[in-house]
Amino acid sequence: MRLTNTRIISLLRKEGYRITPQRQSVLKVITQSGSHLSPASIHKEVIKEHSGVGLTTVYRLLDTLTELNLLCKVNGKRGTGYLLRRPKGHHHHLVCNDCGKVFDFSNCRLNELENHLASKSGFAIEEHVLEFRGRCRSCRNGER
Amino acid sequence: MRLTNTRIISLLRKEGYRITPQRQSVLKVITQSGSHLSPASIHKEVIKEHSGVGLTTVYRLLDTLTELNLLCKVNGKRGTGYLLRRPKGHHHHLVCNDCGKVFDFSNCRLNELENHLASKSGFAIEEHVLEFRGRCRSCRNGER
DNA sequence: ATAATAAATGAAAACCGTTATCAATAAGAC
DNA sequence: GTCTTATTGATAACGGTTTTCATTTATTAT
Repeated sequence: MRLTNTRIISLLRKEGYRITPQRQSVLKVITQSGSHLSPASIHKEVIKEHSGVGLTTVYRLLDTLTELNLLCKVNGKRGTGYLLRRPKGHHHHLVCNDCGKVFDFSNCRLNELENHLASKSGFAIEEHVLEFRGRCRSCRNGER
Repeated sequence: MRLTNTRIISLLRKEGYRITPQRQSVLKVITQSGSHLSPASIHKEVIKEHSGVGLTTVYRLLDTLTELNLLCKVNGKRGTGYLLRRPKGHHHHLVCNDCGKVFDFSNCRLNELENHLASKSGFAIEEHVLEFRGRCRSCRNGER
């Protein structure tokens, strides 16, 4: 199910969070923008319409949404953490090195490798991180 | 070939770097400790014997060694970047969540998945990051 | 509608790891 | 030893994030 602004708000409400104008502004920016949203860039957008909103407030909502599994923190090597809608459960990212666009995928098929490594090293493997990086089609076509 | 203190020093010298007492201290700590070395923890060790050495100097040598492919920066989610001896070329890490010990491996066999993702998404994939995390044998045996 | 309450806010300061500045020092070549 | 130039360490700056805390305000009960 698509994560609309409205839907997130009702989820927040259900969890007992209060719906403030600030939170609505931030949510609007998050759901309307494509991707590669840093806290700072979200804040920059937000204050265009509601100049009073503090960066702290943005951070706080981002944390909350991440805890509720509505967002996912992606640490791009270049620059800072990007944020995105998140599919539940095990998944990985394909990140554009130019624009920061992120695709998710889940069928990583690393079980065999994981077993091999575990038996060879004696580790009990608890998780893995897999991330592909490259340039998305539109960036390669110079569409920016 | 094993990266001993002496070997690193001769490599540095060959590259035109000067061998200072500070650098020797830092190198000694790096080569003698097991792994999971943050700049701060290296510095902490170094000043036990040579209290004058500055944290800046540690950072500088770490940068240099990383450039020379003698060290590798590992970004553990928990805490800060760890540093380690590094095999040349494409490789990945298996990191212990308890003690920070790191194993390297290179046969990740992700070509097929990479091709699939590339054709499906339109990305030109330039690199990937793969990291397994778990608990090494000795940590599971409570050897700490 | 009002009052009570507890959550949320924003300004400011603190924080953490890292980097830049720059005068003083010292390694290496001669 | 002298000279040159890399290296050093103290300090300040930095950027992103978090803490603090008094004030405001969304929500609930009345």
